Amino acid sequence: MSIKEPHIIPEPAIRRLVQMANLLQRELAKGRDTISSSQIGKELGVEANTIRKDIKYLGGAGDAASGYNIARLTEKILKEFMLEKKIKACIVGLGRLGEALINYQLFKANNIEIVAAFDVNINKLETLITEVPLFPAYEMEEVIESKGIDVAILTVPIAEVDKTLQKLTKCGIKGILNYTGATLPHQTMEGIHIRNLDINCELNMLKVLLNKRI
Amino acid sequence: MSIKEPHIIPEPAIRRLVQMANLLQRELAKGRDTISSSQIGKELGVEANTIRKDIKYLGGAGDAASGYNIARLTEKILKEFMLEKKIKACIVGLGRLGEALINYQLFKANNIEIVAAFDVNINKLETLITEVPLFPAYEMEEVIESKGIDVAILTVPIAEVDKTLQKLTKCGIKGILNYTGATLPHQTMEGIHIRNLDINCELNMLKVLLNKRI
DNA sequence: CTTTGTGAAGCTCTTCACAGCT
DNA sequence: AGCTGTGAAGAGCTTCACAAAG
Repeated sequence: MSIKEPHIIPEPAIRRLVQMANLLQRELAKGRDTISSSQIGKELGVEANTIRKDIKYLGGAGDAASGYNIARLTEKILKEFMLEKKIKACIVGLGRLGEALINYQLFKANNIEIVAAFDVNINKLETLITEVPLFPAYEMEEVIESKGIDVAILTVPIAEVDKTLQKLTKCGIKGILNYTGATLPHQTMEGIHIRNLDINCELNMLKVLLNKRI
Repeated sequence: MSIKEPHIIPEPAIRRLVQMANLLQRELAKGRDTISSSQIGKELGVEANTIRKDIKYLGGAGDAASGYNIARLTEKILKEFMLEKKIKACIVGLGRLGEALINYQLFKANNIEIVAAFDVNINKLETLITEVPLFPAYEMEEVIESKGIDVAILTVPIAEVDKTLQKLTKCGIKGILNYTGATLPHQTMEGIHIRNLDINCELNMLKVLLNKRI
């Protein structure tokens, strides 16, 4: 309603909207064309109220009769967050996880292109079968700069995290998806955004829930 | 101070404490023996205040002179959340991610034992090299029940999620670590706890942060 | 009657500010 | 000085309750 909406969307809302976009695209693929906030809520495990508020942050897109038009709502979310913009990513560390991620199919569908991967072990670089260009770790800064890579997916052993992080902060990377067990701050002093994705932490959270029988 | 503390620890605090336990164990391995709330906070990317409140939920364990004794604090966290208790897990779906996770080293360190893995593709079961016993998907319910498996790590294709979930709810599983792109509610009607770990969602969150230049 | 949209209330977690200890 | 511990204040997000529309 104001002259210029300030676009301050709470982070939990952003997360749900991103998840929503994925859900909607799947529903769209099934041939469906409208959906209600309560149905979205059920799928995402949150209340319909919350879903409506989330969508309201985008200005609202619903119809009091039939709910939300899936195509239109999807479009609105993708545009708001520029999710269709392609970003270049690299994988740093080709252990089991790195190997698995290097050919992970769903990246493409989310407009993420893996344009390089790095490891200290030269053997790994020679034996790994992939279409992604592989480089020794010491070329990391140079390659990231020359290719204009936006995001690094960190899959090095936990002992290498600090050292790798220092290298990454010096070559213009803008974001890090931290897959190592180390918990890092959400933002470095250099303004690099970090997201932590810790399998063991999640498994331990599960453990706590099971043990406490909440 | 009360006669019986109710052990209501906020979930964000639990998560940080679990992360803290991991951090402390690494610091302990380096030979260090005390640490302050501000140092923990710096590592975990939160304020010292928050760390102290988190630890206070366990009754407090600090010394006004030297901070926290690492061994003692670690012990306290592990005991509070019963993190040393072993749990049995299985991997459902042996795509790239499942393959990578099946031999993932850090599970052992967190007292998680992978005792089975399942896939619909019989070829996969024959060609995959691992010490984990492999089973065809149709034996899933039977094996989970007979082995007393607590947790399932879901790595099936997104299209198979609903069907797999239905099977899992019928064999006494207590928790699910959802690695598929689908966002599931945190708890099923049957009381199964679910944690979502969505790579693409996190990458998209990164994207949003980069695009908005927050 | 079901749907969205929305101010207000409520709740949960974080931050502040400072007392108390070494 | 630097540390922990902690009530009080504050911020942020969710839920409520209901108006408005088809």
